[in-house]
Amino acid sequence: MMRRLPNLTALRAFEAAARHESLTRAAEELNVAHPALSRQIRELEGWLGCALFNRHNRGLSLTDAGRAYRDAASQAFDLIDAATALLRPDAPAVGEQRLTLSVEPSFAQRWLVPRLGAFRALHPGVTVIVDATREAANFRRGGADLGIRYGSGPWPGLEARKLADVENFPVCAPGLTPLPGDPAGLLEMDLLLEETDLPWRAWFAAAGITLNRPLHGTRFFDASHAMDVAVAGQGVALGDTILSRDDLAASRLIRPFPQVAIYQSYNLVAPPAHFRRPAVKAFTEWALAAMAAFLAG
Amino acid sequence: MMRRLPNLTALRAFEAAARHESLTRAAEELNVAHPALSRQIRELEGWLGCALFNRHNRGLSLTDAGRAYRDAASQAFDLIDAATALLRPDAPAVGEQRLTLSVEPSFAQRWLVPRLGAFRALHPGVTVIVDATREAANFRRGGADLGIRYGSGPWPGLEARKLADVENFPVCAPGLTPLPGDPAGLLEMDLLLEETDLPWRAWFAAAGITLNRPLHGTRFFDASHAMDVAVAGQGVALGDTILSRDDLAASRLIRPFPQVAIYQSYNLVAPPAHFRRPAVKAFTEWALAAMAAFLAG
DNA sequence: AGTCGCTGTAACGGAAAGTTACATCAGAGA
DNA sequence: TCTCTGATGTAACTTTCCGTTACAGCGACT
Repeated sequence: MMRRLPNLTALRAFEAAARHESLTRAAEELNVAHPALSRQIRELEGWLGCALFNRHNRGLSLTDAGRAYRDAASQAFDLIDAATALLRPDAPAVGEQRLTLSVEPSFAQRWLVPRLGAFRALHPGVTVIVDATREAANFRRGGADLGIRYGSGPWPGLEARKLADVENFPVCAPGLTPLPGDPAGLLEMDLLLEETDLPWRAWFAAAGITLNRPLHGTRFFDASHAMDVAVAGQGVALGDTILSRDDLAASRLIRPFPQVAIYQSYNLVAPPAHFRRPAVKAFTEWALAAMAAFLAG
Repeated sequence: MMRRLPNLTALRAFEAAARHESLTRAAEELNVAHPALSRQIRELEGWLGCALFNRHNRGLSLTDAGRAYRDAASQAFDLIDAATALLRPDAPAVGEQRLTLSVEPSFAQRWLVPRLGAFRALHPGVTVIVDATREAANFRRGGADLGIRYGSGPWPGLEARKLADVENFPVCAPGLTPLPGDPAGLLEMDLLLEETDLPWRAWFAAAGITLNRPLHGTRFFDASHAMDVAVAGQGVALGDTILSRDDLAASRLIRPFPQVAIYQSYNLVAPPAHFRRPAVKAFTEWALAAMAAFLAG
């Protein structure tokens, strides 16, 4: 039985593109970038010696040959799909995979980790690894799949999807004495700094205060620790809408100068290709929804 | 439409192996080496999570799951094959390809080229390029697909398929004067040498004559030229069963010492993988048949 | 007109498939 | 029983090809 079959990867690309009559949507379905499909299909047409699509500058349409070929291909793939489903009926939508997240420790501890259970329930096949070391994530093979970064970018070479806009502002325990009277008064108090004092300096700038000396205070490697210390009444930390939310709601912290804040955002960042990985796709979708729920609730 | 399809290359490997219940024969059909299939199938089984074959040390047999899967896959590929045949109905068995042959000039001129027309008629899609330079063939990409070599090997790293056994013996024009009386008499005559005198030395050794001096004579870069000169009555050349056959049959040449000959063979040689290329396969098959017909006729 | 959305092209990098060489094993046959 | 044959499995290397990014081009819709 001598068969003359086309390149089957190309055929699959064609079938998806034909079904959607769109390279972009087919690429989405197959989790690849569209030029991959563009070339596969061009080579398939070359091999067959006839055009399968009419190209319009916005979208594709099938030729008669293409329609016939798609029908056969779809049927064939349906057969394979069905037979495959019989042999591995219980395969989850996102299969056995690892998902390595590179997250700042504070965000990991205060927002992400408490909610990871929900994600894992949704996608039991995915093993989540939270890398909360402070080293910049390495997104190469063997490194992180996805990062969550605070700031406003840009992150060169990486695609960023905004997870949440946040305000950044001072927080302290309600019983802190003395309570700072105005932003300038903070300069006289114990400030709880992170690894750098840049966030605080940015906030002072927003408050209209020019600093001509380094800031004093205690430094923490983890913004979350700084806030714990603030809750304990040991000083003023820089919190944000997300990290401080529970403490503010429970009145363990207050926001002494609600009118002054700087604006940043949390972002999901990774090389563009990573966002096409099923596990990353699933996580991104879940995280955006979970964050929306969190902000709304 | 979200499908869960296996690796289609692996599926094709599996389907062929299942149809033949043999890796070896499937590899033959698909023009690949068997370990490629072995691994593809193993990975397919791993992905599916169930065995498709029972391995016996001599041959394979399908499991129940394998049988069901093969049925679906065969049907699917039949569909694709049929649809493909409709779009390119006239594709020759061996498509538009080049076939570069590295051949010794004498064999090319006296045997191969006169018969190439028959091959090209059989496989019109194949463009044959005869490289009759005397440089050793380079079988890397861009070099020769297949070589025809005289000798007895081995050719390290190359696979050899014997095209014909030949005898190697002196030939001269029937009217040559004086005709050599015995092998030793040749030493007094004009010998027509090839690039080296090694073949003649080998023949003298077979005749029981030890040479303690270099051979004298005219050297040709092409054994075929030496034989042309022999036909013209200008000396004795070393011929062989194939190269000299027509001249012997037409009595343009005679074989003065029919009892003494050395034995060599013409071989098709190439890296093993080349023999799986459709054009090489087709040529090999044709050449063996053509040679058998030549030797018989 | 300008922007947006989609497809095409090119060059590069890396994963996946194939290759060779060798090991292994069982059965056939002397 | 021992070798020989014919099959598959394993391992390391190489090459192909597939996908990626970055960018261009072209209509259609504001």
